[in-house]
Amino acid sequence: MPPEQAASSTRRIAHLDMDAFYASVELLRYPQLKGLPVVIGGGRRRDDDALRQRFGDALADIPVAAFPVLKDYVGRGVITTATYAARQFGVGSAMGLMKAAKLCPQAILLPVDFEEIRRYSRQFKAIATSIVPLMEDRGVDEIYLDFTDVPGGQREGGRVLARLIQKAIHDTTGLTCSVGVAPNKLIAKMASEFNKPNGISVVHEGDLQTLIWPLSCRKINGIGPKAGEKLAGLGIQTIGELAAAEPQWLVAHFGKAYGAWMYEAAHGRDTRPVVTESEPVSMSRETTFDRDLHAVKDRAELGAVFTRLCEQVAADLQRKGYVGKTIGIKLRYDDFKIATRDHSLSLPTDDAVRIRQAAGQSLKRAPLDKRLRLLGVRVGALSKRDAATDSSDKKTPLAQTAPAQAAIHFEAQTGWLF
DNA sequence: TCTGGGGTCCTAGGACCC
DNA sequence: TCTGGGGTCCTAGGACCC
Repeated sequence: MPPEQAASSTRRIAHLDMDAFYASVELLRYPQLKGLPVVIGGGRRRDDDALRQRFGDALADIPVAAFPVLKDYVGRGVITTATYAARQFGVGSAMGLMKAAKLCPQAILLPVDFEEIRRYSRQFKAIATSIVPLMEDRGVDEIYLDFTDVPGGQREGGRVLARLIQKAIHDTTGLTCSVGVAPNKLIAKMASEFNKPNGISVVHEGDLQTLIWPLSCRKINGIGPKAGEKLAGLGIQTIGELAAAEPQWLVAHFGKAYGAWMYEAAHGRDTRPVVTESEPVSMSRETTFDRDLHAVKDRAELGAVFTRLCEQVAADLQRKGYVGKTIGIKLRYDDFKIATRDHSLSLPTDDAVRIRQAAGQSLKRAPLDKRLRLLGVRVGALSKRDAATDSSDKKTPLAQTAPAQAAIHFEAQTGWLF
């Protein structure tokens, strides 16, 4: 083994994944639903608001029969999380709710309570970092932890420490998680799925052939639906088969970077560190309409939504202290095709009016003949507000800039108010 | 019965500069 | 007159992840 890998092979990296996180958080509130098929998802509607008004604070006393069920749901939306009882029926994350209703009409449907989710997310991460300080945030319900230099972090390959963290999280939140511990992030991520829910799996270097190679290539974090299909078309299903492929052949089919990475991944090699701090690259807001909108016929409605999205993303930037230089829009048409347009400003901004203006310019450059399903606004090329030269208290009035003059002129001519 | 919302990273061509 | 590289920024699209 080369010396640079001898060092990395002694690393112990954990991947911790909260079990059915969104659903489990709701079950803390509504313990009467434990063991029943429950799905979290959908939009805007809040049927349980009515429930809470009827039953006050005694949420645990609400009879099961009073909860909304999947078969009564109408509209767009997908499942965020399903309880394990619901998964028995074949429903799961990212499935359309209307499809899920066919498979499990009796499942109870609850909306996402983002505030509550974020509260529990902060809580479990705080508990984890109090035990293992080196944590990488991978979203609301997932983290990586570096056990390597933690006292006792190597005992039983990390199992002892994993159990301690699992218990600490359960004791204070009532939530369970699954943990995989391995020599690197790639394997730890796969390992955390071996024993779900509430499981711990420890994988060592020597377990590669027995535990990893029989798995589907799709289990590798970074091989998605497209690459998985392409590999299958080339006769490669398992990670072992991928590992046996010629690296040059993979490069020929998947490109230099991706092909070479695939080969390394199949051999369980990954030297990425656990990254504790990172700066955001972009912030965005988007919305899917209840019905597809037409740029001309539904102009007023579209314009109002557009303004709201700009205001929301501006508020997000201001709240978090960022300004951005690249303003863009995203459209999803009724055929699900996506178009994006963006434009870079000379000075970064967090101002809703300027964002609205730049985004409006971008929107005009996009095809608007087909019906629209989704509209989004994105601000990229972010920097910290304090570090930026543009002071946010000096907001340029809409009509002062030359592009704005041109835009107003254009709008006057066309009747468009984007 | 179609398929949410918030992100990251990569690629690739053209502009522009050295 | 033709022929070069490299580097960076901008824009559009796409794969992938949670």
